[in-house]
Amino acid sequence: MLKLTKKADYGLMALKYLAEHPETPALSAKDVADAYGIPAQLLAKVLQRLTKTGLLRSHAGMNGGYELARDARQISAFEVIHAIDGPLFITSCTKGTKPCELTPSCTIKEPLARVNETIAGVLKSISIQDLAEHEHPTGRSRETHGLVVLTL
Amino acid sequence: MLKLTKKADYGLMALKYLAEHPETPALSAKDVADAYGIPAQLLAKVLQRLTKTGLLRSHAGMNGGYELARDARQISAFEVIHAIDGPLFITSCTKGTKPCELTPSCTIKEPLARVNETIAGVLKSISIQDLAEHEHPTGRSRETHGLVVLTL
DNA sequence: CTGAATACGGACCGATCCAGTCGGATATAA
DNA sequence: TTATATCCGACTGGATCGGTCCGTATTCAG
Ligand code: FES
Ligand code: FES
Repeated sequence: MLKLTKKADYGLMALKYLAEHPETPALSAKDVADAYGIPAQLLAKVLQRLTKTGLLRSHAGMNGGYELARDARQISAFEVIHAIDGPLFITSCTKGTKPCELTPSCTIKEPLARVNETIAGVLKSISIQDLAEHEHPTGRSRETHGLVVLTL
Repeated sequence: MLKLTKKADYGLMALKYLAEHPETPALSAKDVADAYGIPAQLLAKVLQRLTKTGLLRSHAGMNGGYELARDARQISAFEVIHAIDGPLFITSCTKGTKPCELTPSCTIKEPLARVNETIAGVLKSISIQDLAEHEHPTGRSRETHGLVVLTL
């Protein structure tokens, strides 16, 4: 398991698509949806949420659509996922309503929180630009490296 | 989200508990369940699964129970999670039955797979022993380090 | 031998969550 | 005015998850 939501996946795809078309003033939800063959209405809601969190700028009306609010380099995958799927926690405790009663007895939460932090760090180190660049897996250029240190 | 199952959480807790009591020949599911205040029957099934995957040895009958099949140092958190929650994938595509139809168009799968690999690496680098050691968060000894390199 | 304790395994249920849809309101350019 | 958009809430069907129940097999103690 440990998988992220399809909506988040769609969101990442859409942002990547927008990053690949910087010249166009705005792309509608339908445009992106058709490009990838994903449900238009669903993607629309995803993009709306991204707009509300400030990652996108929207423009209604004809020839309207969405555009990146910042440079693709300045938007991390973490932000996108967080905006759509909400706070990211590997621990099953912090679930919806209940803050998990066995928090005192559960001694595993703390080390797992470190893992969680690490994952978040990895996601933060990946920008939309990174996703767009690796469209062509030709080079396999090992030039850009992300380094993550996990300290238990 | 991106949270692991409560069962996996229970499994980790139980294994940690077993690692902390190496002298006892075997601990029953009920013992561990009572120690943490988690449903006994549920934990039982978790432990059964861990037994079937070879992480635990079981012994029925009176004074029976479970014991670690290997040294706590040789059991990684990844194995436990994988045994309980199944294969670990961050991509929402590889879900149950369908292998996701938009695999060709989705250009995001590949970079995300790297992230997935990184997470798996982190989890693999954590042993049950590590969890048990950090019972007392006194030292905050930065002696044991896990190093993970993410190569996009 | 008998019984208690334990591991096993399947079936089952209620709650929650998720993907996707529908319908309507609003904004904007042609 | 009309077509094209974003917006927003409500709804549904299905899957998953946490948890329970019950029946069986195994082992040990007395
Ligand atoms: S299960 Fe809730 S604190 Fe670990
Ligand atoms: S959503 Fe299925 S391949 Fe990315």
